[in-house]
Amino acid sequence: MSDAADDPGLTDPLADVIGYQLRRASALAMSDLSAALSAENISPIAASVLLMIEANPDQTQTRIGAALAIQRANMAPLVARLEEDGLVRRKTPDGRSYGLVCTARGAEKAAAVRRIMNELEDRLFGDMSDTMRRHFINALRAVREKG
Amino acid sequence: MSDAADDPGLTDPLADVIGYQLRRASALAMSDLSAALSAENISPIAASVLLMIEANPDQTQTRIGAALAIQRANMAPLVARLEEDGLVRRKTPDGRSYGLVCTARGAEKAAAVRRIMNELEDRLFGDMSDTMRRHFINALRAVREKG
DNA sequence: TATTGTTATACTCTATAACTATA
DNA sequence: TATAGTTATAGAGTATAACAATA
Repeated sequence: MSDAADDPGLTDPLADVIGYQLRRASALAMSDLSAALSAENISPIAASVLLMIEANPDQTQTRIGAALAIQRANMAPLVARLEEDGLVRRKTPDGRSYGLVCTARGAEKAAAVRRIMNELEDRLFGDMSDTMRRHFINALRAVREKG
Repeated sequence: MSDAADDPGLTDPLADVIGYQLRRASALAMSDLSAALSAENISPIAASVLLMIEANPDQTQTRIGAALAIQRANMAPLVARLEEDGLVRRKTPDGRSYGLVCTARGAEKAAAVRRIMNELEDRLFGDMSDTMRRHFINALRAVREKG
């Protein structure tokens, strides 16, 4: 029997359930990231879209969204907001699709986002060895192939 | 530059961001668990509450919730539903708090939940070595102490 | 006919505030 | 006054269906 992390007086039946620990760790990391990014007035998800557009200019928003597991329908307001904020521009190579590109302001914002993300990564995972970090990432990515 | 897992034609700026990979893996594991538990007509969160009550009888729902990072306000409908379904009973040691206990049916349901969780754990993480599994769990739990 | 983007909508999970009743 | 439980509510994030415009 293991103690519950949050309450040593209780038994924790989920202490060794990886899926559960994954959820708790992810929720906490996201909450921290959300708080840190609020200084830049951008959400974690919008930030991931911005970084993906910057790394892959002139792609459709459907394709950018697919790479992030975000549905077309949910990309519409995300991209509209990024454009409103002057971070992203929509080029129109044909009449039914866009080619998304980062503006200069978007690139600055992306740099700020990366800085914040790196600080958080250091704080949360900085004490892991490089090999452990590599194993960790590989294990996480492997999960997605088994879903 | 790394490829995006979901689209080899794109560059993935988040490939080595542990927090992001954590979120994606967690979302997928939760989605799979939710689908598997639907056969038992219970959600992943309700299932975690049931297991925690079974392992810690006669505790208040506030305390059970705190161990799972679920707010008092959100515990109310969860516990009400578990009671409706005959899985949990509320004893009343005093007039303002409950002592939650698992019913016989609740214990059967908990066993079914454990079986389903174990199957999923095996499928998603079964190929990890025991030592890697231990490192993995420790790393995930460590995140919660750094939030 | 298939695809891109959009709108509308609903559902879940989460967060806060305010209320009650009891201690 | 402090605490347990409840209710109402609001905000994300996510899911599906249906539609218009275009290829």
